[in-house]
Amino acid sequence: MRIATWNINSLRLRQGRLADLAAALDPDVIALQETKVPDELFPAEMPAALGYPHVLRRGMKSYNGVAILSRLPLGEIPDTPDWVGRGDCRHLAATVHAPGGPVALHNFYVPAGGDLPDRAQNPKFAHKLDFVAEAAGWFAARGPLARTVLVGDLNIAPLPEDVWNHRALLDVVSHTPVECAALEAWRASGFLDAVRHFAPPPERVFTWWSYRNRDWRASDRGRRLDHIWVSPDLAPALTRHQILRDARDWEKASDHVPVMVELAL
DNA sequence: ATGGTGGATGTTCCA
Repeated sequence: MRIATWNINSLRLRQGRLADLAAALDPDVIALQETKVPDELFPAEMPAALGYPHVLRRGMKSYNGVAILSRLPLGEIPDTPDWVGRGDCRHLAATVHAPGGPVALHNFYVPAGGDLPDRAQNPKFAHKLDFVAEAAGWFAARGPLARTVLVGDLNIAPLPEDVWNHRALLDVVSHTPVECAALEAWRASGFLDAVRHFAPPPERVFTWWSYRNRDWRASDRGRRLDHIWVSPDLAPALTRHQILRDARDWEKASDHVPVMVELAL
C-alpha cells in the first residue's frame, strides 16, 4: 500500500494536478491539506474519475481543510478532538480497509504559527505549540499504537538536516528549538519517522520551498514540513519512499510537494 | 535588514 500526503494549497485551483500525482506515485491513498474548500463545494465527481472512489473530507471556507482520497474503502474514525477548541478543519482520521487488515490513518494540518516565535507576543505561535502538545498527549494516552499511520503538513522541520541552513533558521518559525522538541515529543508518543527511516541524516530532505524564492531549485532553500510517521509494528513493512520534487515545477505549483511511503502490508 | 510570492477574498488575512 502506498500512502501519499500533499499540501495542495487550494483543491479547486489545483485538482487537475492530482492526476499527475497519481501517475507519478501510483498511491492507493492520498491525504490532502489546505484544501480551502467547504464540504458542500467539494468537487464530488473528481476523485472517482481519478480512480479514488472512497473520499472523506473536512473543509471550511478560505482556510485549512483536509481530505483523504482512497482506492481502498474508508471508514471515518469518529470522536476525534476539536484541537485547541478552534473548530478548525485540521485533522481527519480514517480506517483504511487494506487487504491485510485495517490501518488507522491520521491526516493533519498543523497551524503554521505566524512569524514571531514568541508565545506571549504571538497568539498564532501559542496556538501552534498548544496544538502539537495536545496532539502528543492524545496519542500518548491511546498508546501503544498499532497499524497506525500519521501524515500531513506538520509545519515543523525538526532536524538540522530538515532545513537548508540550521543556524540561520533557529529563530524562524518552523525550526525553533521549542517547536522541534514539541514535534519530537509528539512523534515519540508512538511513531517512527518513516521518511527518515529511508533517508537518515546527514541526508538533507526538503518538501517545501517558499514561493518567494526566485529560483527554488537553484537556491534550494527548502524545509521538510510534510511528514509520514508509522507505528513501530509497521517498521518491517516499510519498503520505499519518494519525495516528488518535480511537482514544485508544475505549472501553478503548490509550495509543498507530495511525499509517499510504500508499505508491504 | 528587508522583502520577496501566492491563494481566497473582497479593499486584507493567511501562508
